[in-house]
Amino acid sequence: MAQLPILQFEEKIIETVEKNQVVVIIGETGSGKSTQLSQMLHRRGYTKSGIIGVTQPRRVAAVSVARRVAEELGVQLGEEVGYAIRFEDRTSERTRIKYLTDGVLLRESLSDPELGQYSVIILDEAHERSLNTDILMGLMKRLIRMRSSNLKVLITSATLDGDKVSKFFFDCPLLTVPGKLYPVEILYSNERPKSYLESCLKTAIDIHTKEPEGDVLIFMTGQDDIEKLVSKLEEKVYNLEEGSCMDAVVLPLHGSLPPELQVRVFSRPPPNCRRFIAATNIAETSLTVDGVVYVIDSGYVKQRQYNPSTGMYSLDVVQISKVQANQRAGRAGRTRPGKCYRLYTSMDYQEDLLDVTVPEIQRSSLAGSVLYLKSLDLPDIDILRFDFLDPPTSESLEDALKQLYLIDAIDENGSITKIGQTMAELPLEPSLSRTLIEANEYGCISHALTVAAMLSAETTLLPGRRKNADKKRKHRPVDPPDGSGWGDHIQLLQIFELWDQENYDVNWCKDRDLQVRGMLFVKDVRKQLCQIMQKIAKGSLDVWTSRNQKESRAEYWNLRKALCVGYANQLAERMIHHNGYRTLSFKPQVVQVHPSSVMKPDEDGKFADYVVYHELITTSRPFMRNVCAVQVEWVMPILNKVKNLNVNKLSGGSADLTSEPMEGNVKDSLKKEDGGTTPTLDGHDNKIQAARERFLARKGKK
DNA sequence: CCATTACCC
Repeated sequence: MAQLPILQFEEKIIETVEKNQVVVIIGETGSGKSTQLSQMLHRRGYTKSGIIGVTQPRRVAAVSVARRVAEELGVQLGEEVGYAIRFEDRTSERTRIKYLTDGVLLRESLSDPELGQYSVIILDEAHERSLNTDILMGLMKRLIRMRSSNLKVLITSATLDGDKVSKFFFDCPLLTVPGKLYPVEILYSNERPKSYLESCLKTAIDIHTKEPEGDVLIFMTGQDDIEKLVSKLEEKVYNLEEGSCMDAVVLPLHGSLPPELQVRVFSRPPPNCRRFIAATNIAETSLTVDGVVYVIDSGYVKQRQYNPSTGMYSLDVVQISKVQANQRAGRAGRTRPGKCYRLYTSMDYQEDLLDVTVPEIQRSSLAGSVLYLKSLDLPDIDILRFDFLDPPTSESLEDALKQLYLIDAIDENGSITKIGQTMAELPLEPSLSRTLIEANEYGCISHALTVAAMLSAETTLLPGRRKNADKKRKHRPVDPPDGSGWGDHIQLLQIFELWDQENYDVNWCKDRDLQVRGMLFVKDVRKQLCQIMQKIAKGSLDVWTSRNQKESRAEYWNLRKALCVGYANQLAERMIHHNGYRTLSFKPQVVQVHPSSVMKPDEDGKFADYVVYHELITTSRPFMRNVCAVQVEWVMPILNKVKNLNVNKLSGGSADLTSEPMEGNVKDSLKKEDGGTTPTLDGHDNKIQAARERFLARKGKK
């Protein structure tokens, strides 16, 4: 085996680690940092006083790297070298090197904030800036200041943000380890193409007709574009003059592709045949395709972002960062020198692209993270001042606090409640963990567990409505249940109950077009939730199915009531004359029920007056995804709570904050909400009044 | 009229 570049730096690395508590390592692709750093430190005795923990943002990476290291050390996986990912702990008493996902390490620090068993923690792939890694960086900074034993922290990062990370960790030393990549020639476009799809197509054909053999990896933004490109490229290649160039196959590669189609990219093509792989950013880090010599980089990626002022997610096509562009280019140089065609100009690269991807922490709802931090047994933790590498906006933190307050996770002073403490133990979004706790009081915990587990698997469950799906299939899939008119949550519940009755037969899923992967995941989540809830459960946790309609109606009633409490900040009221809804949050939004919803209109063609929604997302328009009808009388107490909310108090803002700039922000955001055309706080009074009147009017009609 | 991807002892 050729020597990994990092091994030449062993002395330097060890020496630096010995002298410093934190070290940033810039390890370029192929440097071997993920497998070698831990072994080096192990060789030098760092496993005598504790474990070396190496975090990874992805499960597969944690498993495969652990496997490799075990092999290199000649030990059984799970003995001296092990891994821990959700649902799977392959470590033992003897484990000295432990690979784990960043999320698992966060969970561990919930029960032991000092992470006492570790002598070294390596945060690998920190440049990816996953939400969990960012929180871990903040916690590590606290730990190295506070923990009495000498914990060593290593952070691996990318060239472009190494300085920033080093600065964050008290100007700690920064080591650069070169990678082992073949040179990749970068070719820029002369201008930015009007249609990047056409430009991809043209570049692909150019490569095919002019360049020597080697596979082509094309980075696109999503499934739709990929499918278009695949069919157009197939057609073009087919129309090329016979014998003018080698054969070609075109393969799509994206996350919603069933696994059996995904693995096609790992099998070698027949000789004298070029492969084109049209992929999303899944091929950037998660999957490595061998044989790639040419990369076509559209320069774009689809990204999910959260807007804390509206509570809305959106899915936007955005420019990639320089780090991402380099990562994409690197995919061409794994087996021999390659070429990367960037469909943008070098000026775009230099001046337009951000150095690093906007960290997830600045693009997500922070309710879960804030609850997590509040639940840690750390004194003097001030959420608004928590030391993040890139702090989220105060607006985003305040949004999280408001949400947590409305679901009783924190009290009016911003302190975590007993309910909040229990919620933090559950690996769920706060709205769902709150629902579980409430359902436990109403005696419908079993149903709530199922709903929470189903919603955790989200998108991977039901089939997207594909255009030609019906033509290709011999039999139409069996219709899934309809949620008894209450909406998507109840439908999800019914689907799982039916599957349970079929003894979790995977063919049952296939017949109904339910993704097997997703359903098995739901089963695992449910099991894990059961284990956690066991201590406090007031009823049976087993899946069971009601025997008759009357019985299920009563159960659904309680479940919906629990959902209403859990989703207190995700309520919407139907508008009078049509089926649009207005959200009942701080800034009301006009939204539609997502077309994929199973919610049924009544005889008058109207949807339920009040619904809770799992998520707001703007795609072509703002939609509520996964809705459940709720009763108006459950909504009223929540609106009262909204009315009396004081953000200033929640954020711990009191007299001592008045001189701080933070205070200005708090006041500003309140002012914005209070004033203008949508006077929210007063508006809620009106809303309550209006809702009452309508409720009474309807009741009278019946 | 609709989705990228990854993740939680």
